[in-house]
Order: sequence, then structure tokens, then C-alpha cells
Amino acid sequence: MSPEVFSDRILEWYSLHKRDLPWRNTQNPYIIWLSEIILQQTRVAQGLPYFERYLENYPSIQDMALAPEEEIMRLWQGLGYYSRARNLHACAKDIHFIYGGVFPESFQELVKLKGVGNYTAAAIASFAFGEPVAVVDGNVFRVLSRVFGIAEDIASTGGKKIFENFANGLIPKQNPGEYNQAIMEFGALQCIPKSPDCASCPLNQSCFASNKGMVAVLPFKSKKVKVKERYFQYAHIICGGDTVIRQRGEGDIWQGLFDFPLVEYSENRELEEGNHLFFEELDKIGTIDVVIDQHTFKHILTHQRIFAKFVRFEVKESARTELEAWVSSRGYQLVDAEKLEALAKPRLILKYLNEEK
DNA sequence: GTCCCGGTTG
DNA sequence: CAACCGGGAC
Repeated sequence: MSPEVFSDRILEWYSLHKRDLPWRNTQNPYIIWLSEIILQQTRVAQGLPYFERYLENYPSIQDMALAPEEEIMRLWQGLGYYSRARNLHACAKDIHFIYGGVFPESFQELVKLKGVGNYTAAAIASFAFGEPVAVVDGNVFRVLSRVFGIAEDIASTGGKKIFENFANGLIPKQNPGEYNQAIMEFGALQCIPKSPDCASCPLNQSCFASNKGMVAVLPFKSKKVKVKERYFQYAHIICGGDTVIRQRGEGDIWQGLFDFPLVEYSENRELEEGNHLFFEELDKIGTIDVVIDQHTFKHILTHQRIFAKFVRFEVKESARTELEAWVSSRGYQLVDAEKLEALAKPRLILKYLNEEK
């Protein structure tokens, strides 16, 4: 099948099936960029409300650039991959303060922006500026590998390169943005990962995978995820209406988000036995009113299974001064309910806080 | 429960 | 090239 026939069929399918999404039918690079960052590693249904909230809070890149980091992170709460939010803000500031508020217009320049890789640069360049550069996301891998029978490993650097080159050989010079949207939408709705309805597909006759019975095995992806088990002992320490929190550091999950003081064990046994590691320390600084064992939460991520046990310590108001000293010596913070609400927390912590009362 | 999905970065 | 998150399908 020639590139022209392929793109024509994809575009025709798109004209019949395209979803009406708020970031379509705009050429505004800010809106396109925002939607693409949110949609990285994220389904449309999950990202849509976040997109709307960001756009409502920050109608322009200037608004976002001038917003406090804490607010940017809080708006991202629950969406995952929090480095995207940090990069979003850093990029907004760069564009506002360095680029004079004007988005760069070419793939070459766009790809230099923080949080903008090959895919996102191609999306912005083609959607906003009509540059004929192919987007290659998970949808495109799937469509091209099946239709044209490309069996290269999409998890490897070399495989990705082959798909990128192939995709760029297909892209029509007129309306490349429309075509890019079309092939991704085709992958998202028609050529879906599992059990696609090939009978209704306009490319069925000429599709390699369909003809060879290889729909279930293409695209080929080598990755094997090794899941790490972790055991968190959390101390939920409250004093009056205030809560002890700490900000998570670099080099681990939930970077920059807020959770509670914790001890991590390597064995489940330790988690079950070592209940009150914080008890002694807290007991030293003042009287603990109540200690309540909460049940253990199992938090499943792709690469980690986290077993989190929460113990709630209620510290007497009379020991507040001592608690404050301990909190600051450990690099923690004692915050009121309003502040706690305003900070970005991981889903696990939100689950606990919601269930706790 | 288990498996699967997905862009960028250090 | 491994690490980063959460949700949805089955």
C-alpha cells in the first residue's frame, strides 16, 4: 500500500470517527502543548478533567509561569508521573521569561523544551505550525506494526528509530497535523491493543497482521517489568488539628509530593512486627494521647507493590512546643488542615486520609 | 486479583 | 536503559 493510499484511508476514517476534544480545532500552541503533556502516559478520559482545570486556572502561558509551584503540583495531584508537572511549570517559566512568551515553532526548537520529547515536539510542530514531522506514540507503533508488518521491538532504541523513520516516510506534506491526529485516533479507537474489530476496519484487506493472523502479537514489545515490593511504616502524627508531613525527595517515587514520616522495611515480617518505631521518639518529647493502628494499605503500581501500614499518634496539645522542635529537627513540617489540603499528596495518602475518618 | 497501557529523563 | 504512576479491561 502506497503512503498516499494509506494516509487517505486514515484521513477518511478520521473524518467519520473523530472525537470532539477540546484541544482539537485549535492552533494555539499553549493549549496543544498543555494537552500533550497531560496526555503523556495518560488516557483521554483520565486527563480531560485535569486539562480543563489547568486551562481554567491558567488561560495563558503567562498565568502558568507566574503561578506558585505548590499550586501547579496540587492541580496535578492524582495524575501520576509528577515530573511532568514540574517540567510543565519549568517549561512555562522558560517560555515566559526566556522566549518572551512566544512558543518556538519548529520541531528542532520545541524538542529542547523541558518535558518535551520527540513525540510532543512533533505533535506541537504539526498541529500548531503545520510542520510535516510524524508523531510516533503507542498508537502509531501499533497501527504501523500491524498494517505494514513491522516486527521490530518497540521497547528498544533501535526499534523506535525504525518506526520513526518509517512514519516520516508516510506523512503527507499537506495537512500533516490532521494526518497525525488521524493515525493516533485510529489507533486509539479502531486498531486498539486487544481484540480490535478488524472486520469493520477500512484497512483490513491490506493489513499485514490481519492477513497473517498476527494481530495479537504485533506490535512486539520486549519489556519485562520487574515489580519491587516495598513495606512502608507511616506515622500519622497529629496535634490539635495539625498534621506532621514531610516532602519526598529526589530519586524515588512521588518526588516533591507530601506524605508522612515513614520507615521503610525490606520484609513484610518487619512491617507486621515493628509497629511503633516512632513511639519511643514521640514518647520522649511529650505525652501521646492515643495510638491507633490503621489497617495496611496495598498500593499497586506498575513497577512497585507498596504495603503501607499507618499508625496514628495523637500528641497532647501541652507537648506542642516539644513536637515542633522534633518536627523541625527532622526536616518535617507541622501544618493545619487547610495547608494539608493545599499540598499535593500521592494517591496512597489520599486513600488513607479519606478512609481514616 | 492479573495484565496491559503509555513519553521523557538521568 | 531503567525508573517514573494510576486506572481500566478482563
